Amino acid sequence: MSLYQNNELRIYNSMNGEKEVFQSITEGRIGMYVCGPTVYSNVHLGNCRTFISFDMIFRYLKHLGYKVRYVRNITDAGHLTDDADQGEDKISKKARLEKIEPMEVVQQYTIDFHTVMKQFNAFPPSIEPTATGHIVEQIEIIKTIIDNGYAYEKNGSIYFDVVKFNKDHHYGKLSGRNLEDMMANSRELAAQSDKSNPADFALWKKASPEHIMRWPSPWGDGFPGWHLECTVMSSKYLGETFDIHGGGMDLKFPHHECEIAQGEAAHGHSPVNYWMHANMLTLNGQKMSKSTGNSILPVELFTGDNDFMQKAFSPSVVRFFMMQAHYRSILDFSNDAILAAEKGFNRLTEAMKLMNQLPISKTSSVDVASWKSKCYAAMNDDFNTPILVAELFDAVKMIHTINDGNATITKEDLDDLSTGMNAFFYDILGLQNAQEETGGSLNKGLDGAMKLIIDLRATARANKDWSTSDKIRDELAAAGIALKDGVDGTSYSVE
RNA sequence: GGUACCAUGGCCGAGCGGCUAGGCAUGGGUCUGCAAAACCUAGUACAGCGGUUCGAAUCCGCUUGGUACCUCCA
Repeated sequence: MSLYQNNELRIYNSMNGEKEVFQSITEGRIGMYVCGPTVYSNVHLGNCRTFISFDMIFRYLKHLGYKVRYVRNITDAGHLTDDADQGEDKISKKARLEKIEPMEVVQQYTIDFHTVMKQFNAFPPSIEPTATGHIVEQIEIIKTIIDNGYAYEKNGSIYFDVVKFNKDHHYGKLSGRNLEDMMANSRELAAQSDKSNPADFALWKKASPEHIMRWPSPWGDGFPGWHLECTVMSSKYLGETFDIHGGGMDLKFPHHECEIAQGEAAHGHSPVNYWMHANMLTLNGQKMSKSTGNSILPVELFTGDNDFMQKAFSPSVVRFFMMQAHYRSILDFSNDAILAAEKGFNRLTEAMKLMNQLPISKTSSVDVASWKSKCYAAMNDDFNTPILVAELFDAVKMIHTINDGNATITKEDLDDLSTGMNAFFYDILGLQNAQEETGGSLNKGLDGAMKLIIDLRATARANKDWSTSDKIRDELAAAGIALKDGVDGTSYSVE
């Protein structure tokens, strides 16, 4: 019996704004698609929040025993700098500016993205398809949409006919808009546009002679529109209707709206059962954005080399910081907030170490079973990680109370607690402790050396040679190593 | 201008009709050669103004402030 059979998972569906009991299309299996990055620059921390949120969701679904096929694309073509006809493909533009091949741009930033995701301990998706790898499929679906009467050709480009589509379907249902309002309130029209209506969007763009990224098509050389790749790749790998589609909140309109339109225009039915949107990470109260300079790169955070934070933070601390907020809430990133998260995180990892050496009793005065069920209840309620974290701190308190002899626990319960803590901390929240992050082996030599130093200092202290013992402590502190004199001896921690 | 969303104690951040969220910081205490760390413990907040209700941070209305989308954005 799998866990999902006795856990009622509820997911907030952006389509109707309600938490719904999750039911997969195929028993025990889930298809999940998440819009990936456009690889024309380094991913910043805001981009990462979305992928970390969905990594947590992926992890919990797997934990519940589902077989999840998680598809996350790499956009390596077709993402225009703007929606006007003179709009340039972002990757082409970068390649032109740096005088390199577009695929060099793609390769460089794809590698960067993977590196960062690995640092954040995010699982790779099951399939990571690229737009350029699916040009043939995109051309095919355009033909289908044209055949179904929802697209038209103009000067070698193909546009989706939103007005026509809206007569038979509702364009705007995900983002709560309707076409009439949008047309009435749209900003100045691009007068020179080939579109018959400003709300229409490109499925295929004709390539100008100097455009490097181009593919042959029935309509001449060109490149695909941005929205199309997700429709094509999700339906190819997950089917015409699949369980979960995720992405950043900012993709809700127009990107996801267009995906729905394309799916319905091509296949005649809705492509997705549950739409999930991760909210934005802000910096100084403003959305992170590369173009405005209001963004921070993960590497700048890990090294401390940035203008916003007073010190460096490890990937797990950053991840933990994100997990302390709900994925649907806007989260503001600040020095004070991450500093507070780091302290809490350390307290959590220390307690987990302590958990492994707790005294065993014949009876338990703590209720591990109910603790565990509260953890599951939190996650089952639309992946409420902040509540889960609060429960984890409840367990921290439990561990200390037992350690202090004010509560007791049986071997069975302790095993249960330990299994639970490890599952939620490592497997589901995807956190790691400091040793794991640095690879563990690095600390071995240091451990030996520190043991020697601590022994020498213990001898000095036993001889009441305070000047020596304080000199050791102070100079180590200056070197970034803090000594902690506990009841059971001295331990150390590296900043 | 249009459409959403949000305003919670010093800070971050859950809750969304009745019960202490949690973390950080702060005060008090235990421990300690001193210090740090660790642990224990204290604090009762929901933008403003009306309304609904036996009861509202939680529902409704208005006001004020903020953010996002409507161009590219995770």
